[in-house]
Amino acid sequence: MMTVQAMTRRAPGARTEPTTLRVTFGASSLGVVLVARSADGIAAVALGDDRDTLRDELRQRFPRAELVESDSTSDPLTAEVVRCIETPGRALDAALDPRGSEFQRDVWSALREIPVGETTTYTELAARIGRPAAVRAVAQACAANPLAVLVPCHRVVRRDGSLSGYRWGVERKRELLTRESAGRSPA
DNA sequence: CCTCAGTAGTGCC
DNA sequence: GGCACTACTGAGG
Repeated sequence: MMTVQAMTRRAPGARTEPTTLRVTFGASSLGVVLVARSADGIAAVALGDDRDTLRDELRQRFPRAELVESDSTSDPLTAEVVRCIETPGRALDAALDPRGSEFQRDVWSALREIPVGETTTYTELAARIGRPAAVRAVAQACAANPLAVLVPCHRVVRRDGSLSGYRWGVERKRELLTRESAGRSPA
């Protein structure tokens, strides 16, 4: 039977919480950008090659969510997210709603402290959040980052300096890092 | 070069 | 409650 404990979850389950997400798309130099907004802020930003795939992936991530597509062409926030993607270090003045476990949110918030133009490693990041042995779990949390670019998981590399993975394509990760280390957007 | 064990959070059964 | 996943790492073959 249903108990109060059963309702109490440590994670605001991105996976199980029913919610409504307003979805818009933008075009960037890194491909199509999907922006999904909840009532509380931006819940997802994703990069991809086409809208259909991005929409499917969003549905997988939020199986219980109702997706409402709205007009993207004149949406100021979508345009602003695209500008953030194009301009290294540009700050976004908007509420974020990154849904995940406490552990994941710890990792994501640590990610936001990595300065533009710098990188860190999974090991360092694990130490930073006080869980030095959870290196692999930290990597998994990075992989679960719902907010592409806004939460700069692309600044995490392997200890040997190589790029391990990027949910939206290692090529995009490489490109983001190149731009950021150059200190400015491509001419 | 490649494989393997250690390790810890998450998702699906 | 279990079990098999990893965007990891360092050690060994």
